[in-house]
Amino acid sequence: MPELPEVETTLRGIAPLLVGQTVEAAVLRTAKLRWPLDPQLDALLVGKALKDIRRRAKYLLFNFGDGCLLLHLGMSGSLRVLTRNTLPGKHDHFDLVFSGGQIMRLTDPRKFGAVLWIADPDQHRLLLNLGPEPLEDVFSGAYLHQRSRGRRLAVKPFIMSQQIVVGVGNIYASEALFRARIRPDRPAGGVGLKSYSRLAVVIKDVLREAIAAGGTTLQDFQQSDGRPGYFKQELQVYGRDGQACPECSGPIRSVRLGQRSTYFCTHCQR
DNA sequence: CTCCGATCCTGATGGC
DNA sequence: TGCCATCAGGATCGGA
Repeated sequence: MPELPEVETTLRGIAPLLVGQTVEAAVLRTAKLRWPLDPQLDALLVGKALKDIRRRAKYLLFNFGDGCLLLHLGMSGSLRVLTRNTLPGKHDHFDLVFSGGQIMRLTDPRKFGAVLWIADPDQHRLLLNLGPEPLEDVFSGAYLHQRSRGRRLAVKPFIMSQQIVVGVGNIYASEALFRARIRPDRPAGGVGLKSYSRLAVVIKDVLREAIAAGGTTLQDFQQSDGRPGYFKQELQVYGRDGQACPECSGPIRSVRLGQRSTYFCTHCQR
């Protein structure tokens, strides 16, 4: 689920409520998500003040000064800030209880999320070898063109690779390729500079627009206040197999690419 | 290196 | 109504 816009939306929702607060307790209700949760998290975090929260790729990093709590929402995760005495549900795996009375609660039905204490974010294996942030200037058509030379991998899984560029998941990859009029199954190494220049621009556009809408909710995602993300209404091809292309009215097709469902217009995208 | 498929887990959906 | 197969926003890992 959560791609860059959903993680960014979550960050913007929780940061103003939590930064500066002190942790009173960490509550673990699940032994393992993507990886086992450290049973010592509570002892590790209690009494520490949250200095800031930042996002890198689809990770949230809660900075406590002497280390970071790294959180990933996986496919179905979401974070909410609640008041105390809100009873946890079946899929509520982790709480951070803060001195101001707030509870930050991780919900994740599919348990693909991650909660990890990392002493040094700059050295951590999950954060090394990540590509650039798509909304920063170093991410450009020239960059995509250069990184793709000689690669036969299809362009959609290419832009979904976190080593190439972070934050672009299955929904926004289909949407961006539609806007850039590039067929998702073209070998990445065969796409030219002009096409990549269009692609870089529309990746930025679609991510910015989705952030402004609070992300996309298909099923599980919710903003930190419980509202859904509203970008689903703006999706032009994702999930629209058989429907009319908004540009040419031809049918939108669905194919599987790298084991992920992929949507595109055979007429508009070449 | 590069690429593909299997894998972790639970729930929703659709066919029979 | 039940049962079974398939699919779902991610990303790591192993092997070809």
